[in-house]
Amino acid sequence: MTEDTGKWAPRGGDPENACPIAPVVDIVFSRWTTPILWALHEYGRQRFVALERRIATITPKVLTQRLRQLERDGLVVRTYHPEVPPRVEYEISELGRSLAPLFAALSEWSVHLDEVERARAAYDARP
Amino acid sequence: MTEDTGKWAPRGGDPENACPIAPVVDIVFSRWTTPILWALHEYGRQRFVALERRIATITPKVLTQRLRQLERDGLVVRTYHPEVPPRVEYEISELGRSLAPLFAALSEWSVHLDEVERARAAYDARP
DNA sequence: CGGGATCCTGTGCGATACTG
DNA sequence: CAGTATCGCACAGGATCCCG
Repeated sequence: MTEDTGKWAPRGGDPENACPIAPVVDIVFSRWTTPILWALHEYGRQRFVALERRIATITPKVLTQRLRQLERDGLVVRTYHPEVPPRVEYEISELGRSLAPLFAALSEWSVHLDEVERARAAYDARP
Repeated sequence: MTEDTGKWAPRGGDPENACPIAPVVDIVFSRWTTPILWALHEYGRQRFVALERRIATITPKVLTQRLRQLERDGLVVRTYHPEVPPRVEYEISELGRSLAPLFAALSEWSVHLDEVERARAAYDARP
């Protein structure tokens, strides 16, 4: 919204109905990107295998795919060291760091997770 | 981070590596939920068909699925009016409204969308 | 070590048809 | 009107093998 309540968001003068935050969601919250960015933020620059071990349930192929996407979007920086054995390091870019307040808002909302749990229990326990 | 910069988030005393905001992402940013919540927030309580027309590209089946999920998670309230023809209305719950600051943070980040665009262009234009 | 190439499977979603 | 039921496919992602 532009000026009324000050809450939620500026409604872009969008064509018809499309929610204006959808593009951001597509970029930042596509599958696996959250744990990857989190790991890079939490533990700093690190190698491919390190990331792979931290996330643990991700396969190398998918990790590569997502890292490529994040690199293309400018959220992650890839550094290739032409050595033997080869070494590749990933780190969060400046743009990626700008997501910090957003992730903070996310983690603040997790205080509501138990409310979600109770809502689910209530929903499941009915005719 | 636990206390150094104060940015981003409190690391829940998680088992090992799992990023603490992943559960929130799963609940709030699963497919279609963003436009649905947006439409409900922006235009208030409304009927199924109204939602269907606003989102336009969603099919009734998927809209039903996602609304059920949002209802189960307590983010949306469904009201059934036993009339002929039947009438069903959906609205954002109190819990759903608590997402407002989060969505605000999202929309604020969209100022960086052009940086993403440029990063992509730069990435695509290389050997 | 850091992937690319290939094959295979689960399932999200669209399309269509039917009901209270 | 507000869904449910059924079929079918495309595609994300797992498993495996291989290479610089």
